[in-house]
Amino acid sequence: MKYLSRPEELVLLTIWKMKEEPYGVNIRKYITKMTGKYWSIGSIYVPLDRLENKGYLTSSLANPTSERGGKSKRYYELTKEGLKQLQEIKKIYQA
Amino acid sequence: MKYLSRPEELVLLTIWKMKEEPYGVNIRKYITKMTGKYWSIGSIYVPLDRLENKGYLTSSLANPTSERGGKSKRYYELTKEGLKQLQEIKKIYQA
DNA sequence: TTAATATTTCTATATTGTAGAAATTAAACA
DNA sequence: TGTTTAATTTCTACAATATAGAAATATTAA
Repeated sequence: MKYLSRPEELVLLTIWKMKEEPYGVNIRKYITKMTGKYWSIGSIYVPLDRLENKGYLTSSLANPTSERGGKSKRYYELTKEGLKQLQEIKKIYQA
Repeated sequence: MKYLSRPEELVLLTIWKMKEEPYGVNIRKYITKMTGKYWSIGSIYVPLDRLENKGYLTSSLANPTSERGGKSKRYYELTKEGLKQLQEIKKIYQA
């Protein structure tokens, strides 16, 4: 075996689809809308970390914005491998 | 949250798709072909049990065949709820 | 300098994944 | 008719992942 887990995959799919800036809080918003289910904070960041460790995502810190307060956002993007994984599972559904 | 897990879903998808008799050994054969990955025995029967407990599958024992030996086959089939779950995730991919 | 806020990081417990040995049961064979 | 062989499922244990939310961090506003 060795597929993406369900949450890993949904997070990857989300980043792939979303038009908004792809950082944690936005990803959570988008995935909630997309799936219609509640996602805790941890249920976003844990798969993000794992996906990055596996090489399916990369990330980089953004500069502070002029909004009040807060730690810098971390932007994520799919790697070539991440995209490949996503397509592999999509194929199974279509056949 | 609460989606099917990845293996649960692939097992469900397999039963839904396959033309052959839907019992453990055949399910394992088919899912192996479909996914191109190794599936141990336990990685078939554990999700089968869990899916049945959740009401997404039902099962029934078949009569012995004239082949040599063996415990009776257990045939599985999707319930209405099982099909619904499967369609819910398929929808996310298509949109 | 402190308070308020946006965001991420950390971490712990519950649940699920994954593997394969053991048990079961029936036919074939001696 | 007792024993062997084979097909299949059941069991169970350890590893990995899911899931929740508190704590930490870093920045602006007061």
